[in-house]
Amino acid sequence: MIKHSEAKVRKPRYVRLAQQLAEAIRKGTYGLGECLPPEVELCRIHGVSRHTVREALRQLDEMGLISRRRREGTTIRARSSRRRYTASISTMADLFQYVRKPRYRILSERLVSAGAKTAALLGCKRSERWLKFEACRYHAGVAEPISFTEFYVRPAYGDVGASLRKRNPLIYSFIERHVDERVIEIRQKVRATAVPPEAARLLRVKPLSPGLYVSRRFLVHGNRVIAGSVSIYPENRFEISLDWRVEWARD
Amino acid sequence: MIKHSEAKVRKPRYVRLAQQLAEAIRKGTYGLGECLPPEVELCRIHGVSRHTVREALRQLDEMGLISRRRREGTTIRARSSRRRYTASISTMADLFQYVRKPRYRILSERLVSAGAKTAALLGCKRSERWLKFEACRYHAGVAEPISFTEFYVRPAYGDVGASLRKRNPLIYSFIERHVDERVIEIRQKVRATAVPPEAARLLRVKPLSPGLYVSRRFLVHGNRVIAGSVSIYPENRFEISLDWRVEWARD
DNA sequence: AAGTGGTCTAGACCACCGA
DNA sequence: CGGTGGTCTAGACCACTTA
Repeated sequence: MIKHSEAKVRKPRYVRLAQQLAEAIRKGTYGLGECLPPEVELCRIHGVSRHTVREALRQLDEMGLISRRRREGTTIRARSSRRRYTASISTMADLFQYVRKPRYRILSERLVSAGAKTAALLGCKRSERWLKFEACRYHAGVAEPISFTEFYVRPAYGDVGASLRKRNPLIYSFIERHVDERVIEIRQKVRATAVPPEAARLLRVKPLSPGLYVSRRFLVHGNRVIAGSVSIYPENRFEISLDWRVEWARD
Repeated sequence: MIKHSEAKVRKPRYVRLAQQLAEAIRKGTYGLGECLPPEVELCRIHGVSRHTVREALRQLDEMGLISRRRREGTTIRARSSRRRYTASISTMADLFQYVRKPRYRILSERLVSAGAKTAALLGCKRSERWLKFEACRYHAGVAEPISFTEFYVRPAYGDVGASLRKRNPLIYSFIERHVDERVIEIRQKVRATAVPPEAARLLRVKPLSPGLYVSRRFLVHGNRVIAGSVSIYPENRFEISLDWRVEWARD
């Protein structure tokens, strides 16, 4: 069996120290709730400078294994940790990732009653009434739309109509405005699709050519859906980019 | 040095320095993609030791404002760090969202030198050497593959070969194994694509039919790419699902 | 060869707080 | 007061990568 090839890579002293300490904690050498030796003592024990010890402790801290307080010492908080990855976005605009002043063109606005597909999208019952918008999004100065979107919102939130009709508005501007108080979750699905003929005409691509299908549900407290959308993005006009960063979670 | 002992509520020097730098970045004094001055230069400018500078930079790094690389310098990656929505996954398997015992079939394994496309995918220079795998993924009992994947890994991590060849392995099992110490970030891009003829044959779909194109980079500490992949998912075989939850600001 | 961030040492004083 | 972690200085060498 092939051996690991990391023998040649010598890890920094503080990393090795952190691993040693984590292992000791895992094995119970230092028990939950107890304290690690003081930093200066760890220096003496392991024969390193305090900076190195603190760097190692910082790693354990980030992993959630220990917590440190002046005077009180370094307390064991958990015996092991595992990683999870987190992706963050800072604004709704990031979620939709529109660069360079996108423009909207609202194509239609009407009250509809949900059919099977819409009900599935919104997680509602059939024949429920929703306000439906159809829109295309553009980059300024580019004739071809970036996307075609069907947007549904509960009639109770129908003030969206007013905000949508104003000066090339962001379709989600009303959600942006309500987001701090209302929308607590967005559920998004992405899959490949063949662009339907009607959308293809608007998007100026060949019918059934490749496209991105993105559906979103906007939920408020209590898992109530207040809005939902389906967007179609043709090939080469849009890309979803996501950075996952590691985050430590205690067991 | 009996310097700054006047005010009692005074924040640590490195915190103030971090705030100064964050403000400068926000205002555009240092633009996106540009570099901050070298650490020693920052020491001179602000009249502090390198340790203090590094502590400040570490804060900016944690906020996601900068990234640092030997020789290359400290580059600005974002202008502000407000995060509102977060999507979490707990394991790599969640990222790849494979339900019900997926199976792998490795089609090829060879050492390649990066061409333009591969270099772009991996963020490396052309003609760098990488270990390349081609594979298809299946649901048990289903003849049609879920996806076709090209997977690249640095030869130094080549023990992946052994783990891949074993009993229908998860292609990323080696990353799972190394994850605790190594992979701290995954950058993912998703877009629509027409399935290329070769992939189409393997996937048993018509050439140029709609597909999902997903590229991923796996980064370790220091923003080094240790692996990357491109996967093609035909229509109706796969869906990426993401839940964004609001995260209350902790300013 | 030069210059970057990464690591590490040795030592200092400070802020906090229970004994 | 003593002893903890928190902050900071001054300086050193290393690893890496582009020119």
